[in-house]
Amino acid sequence: MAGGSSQPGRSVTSKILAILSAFETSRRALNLTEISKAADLPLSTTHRLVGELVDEGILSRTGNGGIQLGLRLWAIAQNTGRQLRDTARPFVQDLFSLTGETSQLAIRDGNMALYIDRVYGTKRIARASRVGGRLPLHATAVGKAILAFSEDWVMDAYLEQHLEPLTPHTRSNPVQLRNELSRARHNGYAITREEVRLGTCSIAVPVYHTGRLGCSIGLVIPTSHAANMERHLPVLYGISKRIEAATAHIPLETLLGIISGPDMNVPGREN
Amino acid sequence: MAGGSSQPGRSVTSKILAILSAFETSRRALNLTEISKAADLPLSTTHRLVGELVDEGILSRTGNGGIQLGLRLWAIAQNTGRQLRDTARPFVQDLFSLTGETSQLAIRDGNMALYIDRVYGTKRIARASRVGGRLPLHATAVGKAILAFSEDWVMDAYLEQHLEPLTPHTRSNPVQLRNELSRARHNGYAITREEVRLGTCSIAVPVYHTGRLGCSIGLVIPTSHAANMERHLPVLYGISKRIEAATAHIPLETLLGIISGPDMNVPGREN
DNA sequence: ATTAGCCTTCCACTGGATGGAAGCGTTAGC
DNA sequence: GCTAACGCTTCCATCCAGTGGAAGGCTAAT
Repeated sequence: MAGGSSQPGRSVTSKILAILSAFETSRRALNLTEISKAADLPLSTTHRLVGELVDEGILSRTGNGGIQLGLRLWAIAQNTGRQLRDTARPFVQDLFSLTGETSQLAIRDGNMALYIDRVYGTKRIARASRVGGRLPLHATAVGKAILAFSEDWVMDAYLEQHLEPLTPHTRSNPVQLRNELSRARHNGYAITREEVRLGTCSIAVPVYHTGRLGCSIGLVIPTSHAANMERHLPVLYGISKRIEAATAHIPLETLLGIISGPDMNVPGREN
Repeated sequence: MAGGSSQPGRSVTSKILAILSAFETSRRALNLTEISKAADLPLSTTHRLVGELVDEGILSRTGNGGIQLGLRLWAIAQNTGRQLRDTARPFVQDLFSLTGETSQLAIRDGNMALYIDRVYGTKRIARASRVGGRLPLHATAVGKAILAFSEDWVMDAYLEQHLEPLTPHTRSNPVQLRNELSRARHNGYAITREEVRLGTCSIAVPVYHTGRLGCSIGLVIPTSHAANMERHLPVLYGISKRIEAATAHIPLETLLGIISGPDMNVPGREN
């Protein structure tokens, strides 16, 4: 039929999000047809919605017919979790200055580690993570630190899921991972060795907030000089304490922008 | 009438943007009624749309009934202008390390300077700008640098507008400003002295991209030791050249995420 | 007990959203 | 130079998703 019916159960909101999600993965500009496919929407609908979004500044057109995310969206989104980023950034910079290694700050978003900030030098290194990017909690040092120092139910819930391996070294055995996390909790830090990508290792420590885990900070180090990563622990602990002190006065929710990851936010479980 | 009519001429898209825009200014969480007022929408409509946006992860609820921007939106938006930020950041950090002063990178977004990145130390300073924030081009050093080193029509168009003063020192006289910009172009850098807020001065230089202005970098310095800001020029020029070299291979559009600010993008004018 | 503020639910109505189809401009193939 | 392929834009009859006033519920303050 011409017009009318649409896909029942799809609100305009969800269609708009579907369009935005098309840009969640791809870094380059997309054309209308690609967006249409990615969002699973008819071309004409995509055309109209994209047109509106461009007018609003949410999307923008490049010269050669490409479409990409607009600056307005970026500017609005900068308000998210601003308190944590603005407060913690100088300390993450300090961490980088003192160690010379790529420094990261991550929080838990559902069952992924979400990278909030990242400080690195000019030398080109292979990057697996990026600000705004996510990696599985069990594969990264910051993720392991989050798991190891969260309340027990977080780790328990996480270990019931399939542990996708990213490299041959990724821990995919729940029992093995649980042991490692217990050791991490006992030692006070977590490490990974080529578990995200070959050639890089990482070490991370938790950052507390009002007695509970708030986020974690860590270093990414090329395997070539990752023999004694623990040498960086004093600095990591020092920076962690500094961030803890600097953020102590901010309510946790304001800090993170969320209460807890949706996937693992089992209401009533924390009692 | 019950239901139906709605406000003619308002698409769902525009309503969603109106809701998001409510967060463009305020830094704290808002409640439903506040959003409803800010977006100029009926409470029930706001309720439904906000509910959908929360389900999608675009917004998120805080514990006490507040609503704020969600992490998913932030994560998606991080892809905007990523190339420029990712590439330039180490250099902006360098700028901070070498000068010890708050370092900024800005581009032109319409007739505002949009702050793309910002590196600063732990000491609390009064902040007028923030990443994702905008300030008038004529009041800031990065803005003046952008005006002074853009094509002529940009400056001409800008000077026809009202020049809103932010402090008693802000240049609000077009003739005076034009002279100052000419001098800046001749000298190769721009400065402001307490023109954004009392107590801070700034100095900035342009960063070129394929022969045209791409963005600008600058320092914000407390008036107390801003006597000889020009001492930082060698570093500023050095970093500018480095950024220019590092971004040379990236197409300008990919870099900025936009062709040019909508307000001043007069088609055909550049011929 | 009353008021005020805020959130949530309900539902009859209708206009904005819809998407297939056709048109158009550009590029690619032969 | 003709045809085909591709991608973007416009059109419009159809109709259901979106709408918002009203009513109800909950909590906190008076």
